Amino acid sequence: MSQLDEKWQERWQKAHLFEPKDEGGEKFFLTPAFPYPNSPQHIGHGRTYTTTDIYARYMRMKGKNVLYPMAFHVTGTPILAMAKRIAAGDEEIIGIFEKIYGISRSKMAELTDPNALVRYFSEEIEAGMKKMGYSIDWRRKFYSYDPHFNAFIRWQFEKLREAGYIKKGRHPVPWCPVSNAAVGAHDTQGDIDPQVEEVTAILFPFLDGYLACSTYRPETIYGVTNIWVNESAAYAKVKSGGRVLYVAKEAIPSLSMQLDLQVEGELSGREMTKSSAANPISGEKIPVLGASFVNPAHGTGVVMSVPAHAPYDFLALRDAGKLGEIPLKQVLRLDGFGAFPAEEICRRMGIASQSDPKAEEATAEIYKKEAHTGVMVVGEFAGMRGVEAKERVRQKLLSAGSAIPLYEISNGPIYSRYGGLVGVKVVEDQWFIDYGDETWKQKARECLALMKILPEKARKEYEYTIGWLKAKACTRSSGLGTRFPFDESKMIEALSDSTIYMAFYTIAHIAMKMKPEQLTHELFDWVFLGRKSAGLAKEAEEMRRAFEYWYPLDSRHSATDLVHNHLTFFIFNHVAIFPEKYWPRQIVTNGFVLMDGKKMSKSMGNIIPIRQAIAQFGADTIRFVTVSGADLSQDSDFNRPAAEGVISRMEAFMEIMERHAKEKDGKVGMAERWLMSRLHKRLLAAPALYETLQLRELSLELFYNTFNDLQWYLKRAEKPQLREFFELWVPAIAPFVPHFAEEAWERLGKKHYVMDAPFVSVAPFPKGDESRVDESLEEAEKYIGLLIEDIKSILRILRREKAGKIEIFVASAWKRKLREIAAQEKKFDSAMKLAMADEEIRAHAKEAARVLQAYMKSAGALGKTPAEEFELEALGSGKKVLESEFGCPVLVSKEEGSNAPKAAFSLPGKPSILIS
RNA sequence: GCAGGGGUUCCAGAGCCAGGUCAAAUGGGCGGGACUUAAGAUCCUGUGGCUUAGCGCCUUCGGGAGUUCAAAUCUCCCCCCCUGCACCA
Repeated sequence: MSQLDEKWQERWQKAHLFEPKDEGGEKFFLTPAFPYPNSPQHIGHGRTYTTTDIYARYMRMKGKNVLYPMAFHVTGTPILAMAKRIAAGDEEIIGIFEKIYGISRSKMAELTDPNALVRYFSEEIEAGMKKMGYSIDWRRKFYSYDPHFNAFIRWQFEKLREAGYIKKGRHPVPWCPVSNAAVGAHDTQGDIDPQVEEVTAILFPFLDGYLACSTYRPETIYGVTNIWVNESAAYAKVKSGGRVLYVAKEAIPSLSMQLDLQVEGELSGREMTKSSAANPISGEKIPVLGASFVNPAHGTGVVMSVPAHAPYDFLALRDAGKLGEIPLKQVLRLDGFGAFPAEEICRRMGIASQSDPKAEEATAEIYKKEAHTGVMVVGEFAGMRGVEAKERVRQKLLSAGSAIPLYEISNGPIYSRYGGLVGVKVVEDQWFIDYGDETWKQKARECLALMKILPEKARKEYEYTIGWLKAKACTRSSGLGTRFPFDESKMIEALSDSTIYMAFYTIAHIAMKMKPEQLTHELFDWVFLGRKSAGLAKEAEEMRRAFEYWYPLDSRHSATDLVHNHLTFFIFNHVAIFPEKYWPRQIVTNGFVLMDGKKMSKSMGNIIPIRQAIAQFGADTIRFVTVSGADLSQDSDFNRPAAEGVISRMEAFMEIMERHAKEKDGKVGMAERWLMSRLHKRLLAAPALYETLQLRELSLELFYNTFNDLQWYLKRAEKPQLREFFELWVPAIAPFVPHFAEEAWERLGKKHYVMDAPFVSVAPFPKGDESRVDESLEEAEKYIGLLIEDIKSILRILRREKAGKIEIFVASAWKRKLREIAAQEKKFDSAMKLAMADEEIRAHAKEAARVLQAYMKSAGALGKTPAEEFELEALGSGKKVLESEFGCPVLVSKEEGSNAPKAAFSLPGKPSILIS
């Protein structure tokens, strides 16, 4: 297998088969999402690239000048984080590299340098792609941190700024206080993605300042009966923005990421309870009480108490023995509950105290119900649903200065790889790309409407995403990539520098040979926008021509997970920068690859590195299995039996070809005509399937079902001759299994029936010929097939191996008439009436009633009635097959005139059988 | 919660848009048989139940209700699963 793969890969390379000229004929430009080289690739990565490759190869065979380029995305922090982890001797990652990918420890020692790491893994990935036989033009390779590419991205941002889409503001980000940097999932212990959530800190007048109570449910301010503090914790008096606040001491580190705080004094939780506070809405005086459930490190460490609706508050109140003393106050009405849902649920669940773990469950249930089905019964928002009131109350408190917005990590506590507890920092000087801009959105929608989306059902996802996209933070304080042109201390983050790089491919092979400083904004203005200015580099004209030739992008490919970000940004940025004639034409998204039905994951260790898989099964097998296992949008499954099934069929195809396709075909008989009819039908259907990437359907048609046809044909043909068949079939399947196809193409030698080409990879795609499709022949063959089934099942029931003689009776004319009536009338009564009007049928009234009854069951499904001549003809030609199949004489006669009782069982299309 | 995608016979997975030929393709697994010294591969065959010289009956396509001569397919309600809701590549 691998020898064969290499043989053809070398020859393709030597012939520069996949390096198109920047001119000539109809072009087709397609790109998959470029890989991120911080690990080797596994079998799952291969699906998108294989899908793209099959498309590229098909288009090439359709005579298009195809460009399929590749580059590497290294932007952002994951590569840096990976190098650091290796340097730090992180056993988890080292173990994965060693066990799954077979990278030696000495090799890993070199990968502590990010550049070395990029080089190593990108070479690894490139080698893998070559071994998969991808028809990539590697001359255009670049890395997203190359200075040439940087120049291009800086130009892009200049254009975005000119269009008014770049903005500056403040932004909350997950932050590690130890490394003093923003953190993403790859920076946290356990790779947890920190979720930032907005909360509200309501300020309750207290002593000389305010108690800051952070809450998710500001709307319950109307039901506050008291304030909770943790009596065993330390509290602090702090000054912030000219105001005095009281918060837990432990909360200060995380709060100071967001607020400017000066500590002015300290007091114990117990001291706090000696004073009372006031409700900022009503001015009502409320006590400050102690509760053990209050976590001083969480939020502000001060909690407002709404015992009617919050189970913890109710339980703490009960634990404090204050139930009777402090009356509960209802805020929301909830179906199925009385005035105080928290109380009810605590009693119903039998929760003992605030330290009972069931309290958490009760809280989750009540919160969820109240938020969505609860209706406010107090205050100015009475009658409003919980969720809506929440937002309104929050805004009201914020604008009145009675609350401050805070952020927290909702899925915490999360620790960074450097040991810090991840908090939320509000970053000033954050730059954004404003995807919330309405006129921009409108243009994006226009582009989407013009594009083909495969599978089409994904279109709604794009529409939805365009709808909800808001300003996106586009800079980071660290990472690889391109410096932000309007603040050189910042880096452009990874989803923002990968939106129009497809345009760079069109000139990359020229640009990468130039000096980076030659790649000026003026040059790009000319190349991409046609705005000419003086003194451009001498390559400018060639670049302009290349871009104008290849753009727009004909097809963009990725897995489905990029729809909500990258692919939508891709649309936005194209419409922002390029004129309409260069807007992308199509986006194709595919599902993932499962391993034995399960998601691949590092922790399960069920990842097959792509190069290992190729070594084991061969490139064609991996290609075939990953794309043919499921519809485009569904996850496909990779498993050994499927892979082996493909291998054995390929071998069988090759063997049959070697045996029966040596010479030009001789006299063509029924069997050959039948086989070619089947093949041409499939060839006729193939183009539409290839164009819409229905690879599963194609693989079924051109591979599995065709294989079954061949089996039948071999059984049927007296002297098999398959020369024409293989000359047509090999190129048809070539996009899927190019190495196999090249080998077969070569072994076929000089072609007799199709146009020859040095490589099947660039041979014309075989045309289906309608005149070769013979439906009646196929019908006849099917008829014989069914008959064989029937005879076999009768033999089985008789427990007989062999028949002495088989007699077949073809149904009489009156039954055919009856069947026609049944098919037309569809209702028993009227059909019967009509039938009885026919003399011939009436002569068999009793039997006619029985037969009609049977037909009525599937009245509309009857289709056209086979003619008697058809059946006799089919039987005439099929008789030989039947005789050889069963090794006995076969007699064919008509039901009419026969006195065999069995004969009466015959139906049109379903002759009766008598075995003796 | 919002948005999208799903729930099919032992498993995977078609079919559903355009209702009937659907007990439901195809592959896998499993049972039986052929071949073989044997295993593997390959081939034949079975794989909801009951029947039976096939052409037959009953029950089934997440649950329920409806439309229709006819529903896996159309309509309505409900249940369950997956993905996304960003600043992360």
